[in-house]
Amino acid sequence: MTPTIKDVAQKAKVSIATVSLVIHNNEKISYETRMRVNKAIKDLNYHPFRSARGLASRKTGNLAFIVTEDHFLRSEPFYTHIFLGAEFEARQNEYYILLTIIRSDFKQGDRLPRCIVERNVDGIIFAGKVPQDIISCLEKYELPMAFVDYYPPAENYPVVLIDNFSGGMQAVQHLSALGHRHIAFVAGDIQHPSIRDRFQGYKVALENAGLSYSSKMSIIDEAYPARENGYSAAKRLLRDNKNVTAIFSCNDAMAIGVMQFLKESGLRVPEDVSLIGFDDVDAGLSLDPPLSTIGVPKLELGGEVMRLMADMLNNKVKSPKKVLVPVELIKRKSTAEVKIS
Amino acid sequence: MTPTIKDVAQKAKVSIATVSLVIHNNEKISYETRMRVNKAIKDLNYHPFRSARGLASRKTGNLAFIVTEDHFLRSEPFYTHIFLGAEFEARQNEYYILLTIIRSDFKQGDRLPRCIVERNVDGIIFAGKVPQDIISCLEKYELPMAFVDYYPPAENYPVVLIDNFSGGMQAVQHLSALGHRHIAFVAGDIQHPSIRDRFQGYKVALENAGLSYSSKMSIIDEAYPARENGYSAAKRLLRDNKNVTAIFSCNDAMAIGVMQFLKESGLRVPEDVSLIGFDDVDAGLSLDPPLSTIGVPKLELGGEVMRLMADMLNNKVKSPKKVLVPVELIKRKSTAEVKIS
DNA sequence: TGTTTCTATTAAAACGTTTAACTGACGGTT
DNA sequence: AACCGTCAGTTAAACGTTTTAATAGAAACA
Repeated sequence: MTPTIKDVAQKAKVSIATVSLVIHNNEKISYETRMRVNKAIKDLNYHPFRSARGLASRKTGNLAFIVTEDHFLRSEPFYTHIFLGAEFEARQNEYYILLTIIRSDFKQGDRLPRCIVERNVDGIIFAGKVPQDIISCLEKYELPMAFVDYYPPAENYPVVLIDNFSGGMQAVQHLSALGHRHIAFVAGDIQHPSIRDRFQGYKVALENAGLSYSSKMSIIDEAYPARENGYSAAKRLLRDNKNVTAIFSCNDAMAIGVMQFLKESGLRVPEDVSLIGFDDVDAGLSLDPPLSTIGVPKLELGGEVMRLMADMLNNKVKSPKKVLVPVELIKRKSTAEVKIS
Repeated sequence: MTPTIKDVAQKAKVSIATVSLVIHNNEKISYETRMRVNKAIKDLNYHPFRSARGLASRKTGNLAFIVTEDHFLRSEPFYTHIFLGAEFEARQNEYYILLTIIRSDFKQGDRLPRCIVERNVDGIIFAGKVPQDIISCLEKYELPMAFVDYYPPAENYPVVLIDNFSGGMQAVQHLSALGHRHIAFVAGDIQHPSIRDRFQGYKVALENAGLSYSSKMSIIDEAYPARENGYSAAKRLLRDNKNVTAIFSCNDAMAIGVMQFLKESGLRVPEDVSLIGFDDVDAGLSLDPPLSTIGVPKLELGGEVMRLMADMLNNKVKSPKKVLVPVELIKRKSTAEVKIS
């Protein structure tokens, strides 16, 4: 049988309470006993039994990472990276993360994630846009909560967000610096806060560059920002705007669809049309030409939210922090100087 | 406070043992009491406390999913998909999966994953090639083990493997059916069982097609099968073999590098050289031209290994099953009829 | 020397389940 | 009428920790 705290106590000739105190670095234990106990722990290769700990202390050492299935599957590489970033950081903090995928149409009364109702987590991380109903339902459990890449309206929790506004500006600045004066914007689900901010950045940068914003140059009513919708958005855009020389796509997934349509229409990238995305997903690199984009440090996002969570769990709370993670322009081959015509 | 089994017992006017028996569907409980208890459970919105269960029953409801960091990060989309497949199936079986990333140079004596030493899992799934040392170390914990996409030599555990041999054959059959007679093979780490099997399939299919195998046409000594090594492998291959008209790459990652080199050398795909990969990763789709490949049902692989694990945990063990998951040829645009020269 | 204060350690209760052994009631067999 | 089995449920111990309150012993003080 694997050894228990009792075995350690016996071997070190102390009570089990002392062993427990040593494990928790209680400073009241004398140096000698501490050493004796530590030696016994090592000799026996003792490790406390997680379940027993959980029962006694009500701490499980687990965290829930909640994301909707369409976010996770549709834009998978993106949220997967955030998950991994959190997972790596969690390891440093001695936590395990329970990946919990929910439906994006969650409604009050639906069954809640099992790990939460069974009180098998110490806190909850929400990644991406998540239905308000589940947030309300979970608030009752009084667990620490943190958000990444989404922030519910009118709540007060720690949050890690991408600097989408700045990213949108950088993309447009890059294009206008290349001499483009007819810069279009392509997006889906403009309700989404991230995309709205990118759009804002687009508009402000346009203005800064002395270019006028025209709603005809913005396709913002596609269902969601995925490849196929990029294709159809580009189709609509170019039907009505023959003079477009540059397109800023709200993310790489749509940009891939845009590029596909451009090629099929006989337009060369970047010679005829410059194209820039947002997110820097792997696939952009294998495109021909490789996609210029706004790089988002996804692992970093996950790590940062995990750190915020750890702070809460260690009661270093202060007031809930908001972190804005910077993004960077990545110039590849899909953007170039405008053609003089 | 959240209700406990005691509250339920009180409300239903039975002992806590009866409540527990009802929860576990013990057939000794009469219909009437069962109903009464179930009503109380529902009314109170009672859920058993996972940690307490774990302590009493020694079942945690968790599983470890072990993968090396380089597998997971390098060929990330691949093992991530397997992980997700397992995760989805785990949900059906009421398990949570603890993702556990280890170093690929794990040696006896290194610190073992925390979730295992703290006995916080009921079983272990190994994904991809994993150091023998960690297998040996973990055997001592007497947990059920299963493997996916790798099988340790001389062991006897349930396992789910890709039908790599058949995949290799299919790739080459496809190319030879298109009239190619100079078909090269490109790989890294030929020690790896999966790659070795693909290589075998290549050789056998060559023979079946009446083509002779030449070691000059196989680059099998790259360090690992990643994009950059595909690039260098293609460079070496084409330096020594001007007559190659088709290349079978051991996976898509390398194929991407191969394609990049071909283009840079002024060779057109598929007009001058046909190219086929293996795995069907997302990036292959966005290539220009889209990559023909051998499709591997990654989610399915994960789901299948999870099912094997569930069978073991429910003591439906029988003898350890081996499952071979079939693959399918996906024809896209990177392969075409050989040019008559 | 006796009293107080302080420190290192311990005893014991508590956490919420599971489960083996037990009980009491009832019906059927001798 | 005594016995036996079966059924439906209960009693109570056990699981391995944490944590609070208690305690013994040493040191400090008068």
